[in-house]
Amino acid sequence: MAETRSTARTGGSRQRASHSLEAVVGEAVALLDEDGEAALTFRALAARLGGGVGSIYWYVSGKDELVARASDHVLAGVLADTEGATGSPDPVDDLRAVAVAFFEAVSSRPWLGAYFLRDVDLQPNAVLLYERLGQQVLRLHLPPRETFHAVSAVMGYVIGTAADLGRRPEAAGGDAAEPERGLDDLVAHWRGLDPEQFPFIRHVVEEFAVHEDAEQFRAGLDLLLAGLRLQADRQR
Amino acid sequence: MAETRSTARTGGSRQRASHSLEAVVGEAVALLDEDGEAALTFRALAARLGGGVGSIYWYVSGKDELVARASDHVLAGVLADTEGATGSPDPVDDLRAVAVAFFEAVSSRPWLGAYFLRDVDLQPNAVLLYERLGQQVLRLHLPPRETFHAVSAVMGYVIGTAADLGRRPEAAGGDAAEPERGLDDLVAHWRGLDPEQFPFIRHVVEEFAVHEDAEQFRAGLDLLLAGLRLQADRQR
DNA sequence: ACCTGAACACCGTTCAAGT
DNA sequence: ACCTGAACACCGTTCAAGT
Repeated sequence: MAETRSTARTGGSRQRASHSLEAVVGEAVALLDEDGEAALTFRALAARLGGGVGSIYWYVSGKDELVARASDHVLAGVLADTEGATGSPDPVDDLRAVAVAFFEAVSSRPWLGAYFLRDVDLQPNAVLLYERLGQQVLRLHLPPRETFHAVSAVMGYVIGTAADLGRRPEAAGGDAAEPERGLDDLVAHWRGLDPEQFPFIRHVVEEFAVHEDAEQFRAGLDLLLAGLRLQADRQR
Repeated sequence: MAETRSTARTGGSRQRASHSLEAVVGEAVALLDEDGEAALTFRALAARLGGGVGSIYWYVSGKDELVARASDHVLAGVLADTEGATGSPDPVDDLRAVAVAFFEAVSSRPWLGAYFLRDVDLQPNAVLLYERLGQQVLRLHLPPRETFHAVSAVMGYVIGTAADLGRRPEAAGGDAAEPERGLDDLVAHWRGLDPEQFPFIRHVVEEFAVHEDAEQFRAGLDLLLAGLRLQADRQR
């Protein structure tokens, strides 16, 4: 990480902080990543930047724009990571690879889901990512409507699942002091349900108890992609 | 709607409001439905109930619990609506019906997605809905792991897509005064993109321009369910 | 047992004043 | 052109006091 703030000395008297849009957005993402959504406060951000609250408004019109730009900042990384992953012979494989990278970015940042593609002007990378997902589907040569629906479905599934899983309490191992009423409690509660009334839950509790989020995501994604492949094959 | 508040006169002097958990949660949902997420304020809610802010804390431990209970309150309606829709010969059709009803409830209430199944103790209806979705998949006789994955995938897709679409600006017709920079602007912007750099977006803009959320949702759901059906058929 | 409302510790946002 | 920080209008939450 490079220096994000520069304090200029004028004589020996006072100093003024000097920011930039990149510094503001970068520190916002850092705050979000380190301490979660609630920690992103104009006061906390100003303290981190070493300046006053008001300065932030010079670069950003308000909190909505700040978070929208923070989202886009993260997506730049997803774009970089999937740069080379789109030339395989099977378009569906490429689509899967981009979706997985996208999922990883969002599941560790549940706030991102709610802001993705909300304001195109502030989120050029979101548009590029949407386009990249779409270009893989384009190679299946479906009609425009089916192409649109397929890409929308993948996006909806990725964002929805990621935000959902990202918000759930971490699996075992948890933080020291407070066990957080986590997954274990839920499993215990579900094991005790009446098998007559809750046959499904009783059928899957043990799977739920040992499941891993990333695997669960991939399994669902594969169902969706299988459906898509089927549709593409029918098309021919 | 029945009377939700009762003011008891003691002599001719003063009056005290009298609430109940159902009244508190019911008015919270009404506030949410009428004016959106930002309108749910303890002060606004207290005013609606005709009492003081502090009283609400007698029924609910804080805002998180309030919204969790509000979510569950809405899900009671979804359960009622899908009561009879689960006896058809095709389990996948039943799964689809429940998913569609769920989608409709969430897409008009984007706040619901973030709270669904967050606290099982406060959300018995969420558990019942999860169970109901699961029971349909159970009839496909997949192994526990695949069953779990399939239900998780449907839930993730429903919640994600619904919350996402629910948050997007309404299609044309919009509110009087402010056009809201809506869908039309987005379409105009996308029509102007370079076809070399954005072949996918250019390929689907016109579909996007005329699309309906519910149809888009159903198309993606059908892809997912086609994948699931394929998996179930392979199983035999 | 339940309701009240002032008080507290926070927010995001504004703006006159500075450099 | 950019930064400052007190001030404003709001929040959720607490709690001593009431009935």
